[in-house]
Amino acid sequence: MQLEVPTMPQECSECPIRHRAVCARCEGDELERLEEIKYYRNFEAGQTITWSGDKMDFVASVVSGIATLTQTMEDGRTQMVGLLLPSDFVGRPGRDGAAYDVVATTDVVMCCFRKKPFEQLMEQTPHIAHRLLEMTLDELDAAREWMLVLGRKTAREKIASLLSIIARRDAVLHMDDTDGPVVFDLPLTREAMSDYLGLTLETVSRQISALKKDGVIALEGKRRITIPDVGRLMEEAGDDSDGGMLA
Amino acid sequence: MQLEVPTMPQECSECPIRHRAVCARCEGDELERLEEIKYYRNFEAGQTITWSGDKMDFVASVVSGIATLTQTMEDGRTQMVGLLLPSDFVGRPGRDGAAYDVVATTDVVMCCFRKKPFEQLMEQTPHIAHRLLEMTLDELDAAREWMLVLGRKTAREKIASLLSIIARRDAVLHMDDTDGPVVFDLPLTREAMSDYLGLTLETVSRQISALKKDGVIALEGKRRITIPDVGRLMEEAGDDSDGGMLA
DNA sequence: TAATTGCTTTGACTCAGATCAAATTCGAAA
DNA sequence: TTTCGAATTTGATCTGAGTCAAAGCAATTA
Repeated sequence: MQLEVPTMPQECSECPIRHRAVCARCEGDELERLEEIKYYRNFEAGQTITWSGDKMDFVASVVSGIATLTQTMEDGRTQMVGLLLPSDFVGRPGRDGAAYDVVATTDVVMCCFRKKPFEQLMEQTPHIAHRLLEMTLDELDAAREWMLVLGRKTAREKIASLLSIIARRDAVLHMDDTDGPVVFDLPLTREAMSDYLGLTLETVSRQISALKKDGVIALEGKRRITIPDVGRLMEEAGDDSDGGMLA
Repeated sequence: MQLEVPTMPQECSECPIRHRAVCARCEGDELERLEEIKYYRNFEAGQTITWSGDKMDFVASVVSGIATLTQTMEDGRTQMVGLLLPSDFVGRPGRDGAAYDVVATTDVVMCCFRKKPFEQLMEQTPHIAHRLLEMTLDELDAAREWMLVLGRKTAREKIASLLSIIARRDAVLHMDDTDGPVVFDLPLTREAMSDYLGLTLETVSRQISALKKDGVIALEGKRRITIPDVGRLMEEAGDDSDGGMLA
């Protein structure tokens, strides 16, 4: 493990997620009040951020890195129910317990707010509540799309769906809307993918090999993925090739 | 089809979902303004309320009856992604197109608001936005629980999960918290259940027969279900028997 | 350089749930 | 009361993904 002091933004105005996170709609005054109560926390890859059922006295935005939300059954079966990328929000105002395990997949920097002051601020500044509603509705849509993946898609379609979602979110983050081949690093292990897709890791591995053999994707090493033709990938995912994007 | 004029509430104060719907937090003034813009609509069992992709110029609360949210793939596979019971909210403020097919499963009465005035009202009255956020967060939790069901549970566990969810929601509605046997009418056909659970209707039928043979449930006719021991059912669902209920 | 460790791939076999097909049940309409 | 049709049940067979087991690979440590 390398010792390193991560460069964290100190000023909200410099913050890389400024325009996408809960604070996106806040202006001068509101932003200052948020700035007063915020603090940063670092988590190492593999570290658990909160345990399901534990008391959680803060809410937070992911500033950088990737974390996962996971549900676990008594006998140990697990299902990932959320993938948290930069700008995503963690925690539920108005509830004390965490409902899921939150685990850092890579090193993660979070912008945290103690829950009480944040809740108070929410009452007073409609912009935060409004943005949070919007983000929650987006997450609900994403969850419902995922329900279709889990309930009705084949293993191959599941893998293709996951890859196209990651590719899409990655493209948004990098403002990268060329039509050419897309290249990105898979932020998840095979096991994490299987957890996301309701598969075993062996099936994930087999299907990735199959997609590679069929030329739908190409690999450099285990993690770096090239998608020569995004349309083709989306066909494999069983989606409308238009991506169903609204507004 | 029987001709019948359903008795609809006219006054919000008389409304059966008054204390659970989006309007739950509204008081005198706000309620009056909502009352001004509301109108009721009836839908017959089987009728489609909105088609995915169509323009949707209203939002609404389910007053009575049951409706479903469904996603469909190009080749016809379908997955239900939401079950709308009385007090649930339909539609998304800030978006024009409907994202899913909404279908009335039974006869349904909806309390509708044209989208524009509703959005304006939302800007002005924090209580509506706040309640909507709360409801959306609840739905997100429900969706995530459903992801676990879809991704990791066996057919038998899926059926048991669905039955216990319906039983639970039914109990809340009837303020019925005795510990004795629970009896209710299944509001869904076998096909709708299979759609909800990511199964075929044959598998649904077989698993229901199996649960019946094992004494976990009892049937009168095809639809009326008796659950002699709710704890037992929840064990079969693979859930913590405490139901994991939080505040 | 070898050993350790964590991730990934591949192979052989099994099984839960899908598929295809044929009854059976039951309520509503004639 | 008979008939009709939709919903449901049941049976026989098939198959996609799971399970169990064994290598392979790349990075880190000894």
